[in-house]
Amino acid sequence: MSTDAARTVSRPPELSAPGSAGADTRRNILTAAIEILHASGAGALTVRSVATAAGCSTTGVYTWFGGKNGLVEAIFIDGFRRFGDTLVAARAAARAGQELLALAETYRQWAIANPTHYMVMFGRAVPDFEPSAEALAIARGTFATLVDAASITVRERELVGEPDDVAHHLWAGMHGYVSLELAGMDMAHGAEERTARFHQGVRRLLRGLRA
Amino acid sequence: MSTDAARTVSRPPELSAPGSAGADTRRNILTAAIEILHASGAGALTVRSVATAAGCSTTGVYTWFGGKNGLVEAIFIDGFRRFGDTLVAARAAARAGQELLALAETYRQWAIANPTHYMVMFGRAVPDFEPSAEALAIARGTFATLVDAASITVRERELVGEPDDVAHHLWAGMHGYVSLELAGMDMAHGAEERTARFHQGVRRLLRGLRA
DNA sequence: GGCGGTCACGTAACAGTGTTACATCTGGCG
DNA sequence: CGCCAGATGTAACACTGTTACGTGACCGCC
Repeated sequence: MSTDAARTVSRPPELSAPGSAGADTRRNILTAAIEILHASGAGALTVRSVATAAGCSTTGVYTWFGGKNGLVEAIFIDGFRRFGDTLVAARAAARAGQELLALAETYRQWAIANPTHYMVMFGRAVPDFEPSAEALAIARGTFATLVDAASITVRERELVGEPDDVAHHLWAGMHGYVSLELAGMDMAHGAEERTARFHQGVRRLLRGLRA
Repeated sequence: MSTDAARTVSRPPELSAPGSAGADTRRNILTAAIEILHASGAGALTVRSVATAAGCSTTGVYTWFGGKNGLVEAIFIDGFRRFGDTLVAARAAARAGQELLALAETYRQWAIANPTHYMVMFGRAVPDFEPSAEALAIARGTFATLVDAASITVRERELVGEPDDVAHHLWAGMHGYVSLELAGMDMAHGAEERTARFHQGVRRLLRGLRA
């Protein structure tokens, strides 16, 4: 009952009219939340700390995001937007035939540069948050770049299989290395060793996907 | 200061003398915590709920585990123990030459059967918990089974590479598929399709690791 | 120009969280 | 018996997410 009331009352303005002062506080809150997440981790991401950093009261988080879960979902979506943009740029800048390797390299670099954000996006780092179907759709859409790059290699008969499957295999592989590394489960001795093993793994993974 | 005091005062009995009544409450608390984790997720894992389910007061969690982090670390370690035992049993029961495939199948089945536990072990599902070096060592030791199985295939010249590297590639691959699936990022349409894609992925991963 | 309502915003309170100070009780030892 | 170490419970602390309520600014309308 209370949740329904909140959901109807809050009515998040989504993308409110540009130029309105309200949208500024919304963006202030979101950027403050992301900064706190990057600087101090998911455990420090409290409604009060975000509100204080954004220069407003805790109520602001509720008027603009409906609560902490809504804020985390905005962080989730924003993360996938940035992540996807970074991947698109990396693919565009890659030399011909090296797109998948460049995507893998950029994938890992982004995750390592934004570990807490990555864990919110992929790892349920905020206990009671579960992304909505819409947010999950945006997350999946981020990997259109990967599917597209994979489908080209399939068309050129370099890799074999359904493009969706090939992209998923690549995605799972990259995520596996990165996720283990972020969790501290990598038994490599140094950063360069981890990098080398990641590169070797991607190359051997691609070898297994060849025709 | 307070944390140091707590650490010295608590002095967790680790494995206290068998037969003592105290060890019973320790095991009661741990099993109750794991039950709550399985039934209601990491968000419901509160000191009070665990204490109530274990039939003691919140102080019990502090005398036996030093606090919530200590309890989560015990859950972490216990999970890797059970996970490792399951993998060992699966390897022993596998037909000759099929050990790695059997390990992969069991890996995914265990993770899907214990999703919340798996996320505590691999995904920082409890915000301010970070496994200690000792706990991480136990976690890594769990994969001795994988390293051993990999080293045999290397010795038989079926796969090629350092056994540690080969095992890590396999581990990262399996974890990648399972973790994406648990996060709801798998775009497959049904359970059987996810299973098929996992099997295909493991087979192609092994293909990339061949000589 | 005045008026009414919507909506962003702040204050203060609520229940629930991890944690700890303190009192109590039990069990084994001198 | 006395005594003390240690497990346990009660009650409180600061902090969390959340919400009820009051306030004020804005905008459309008469």
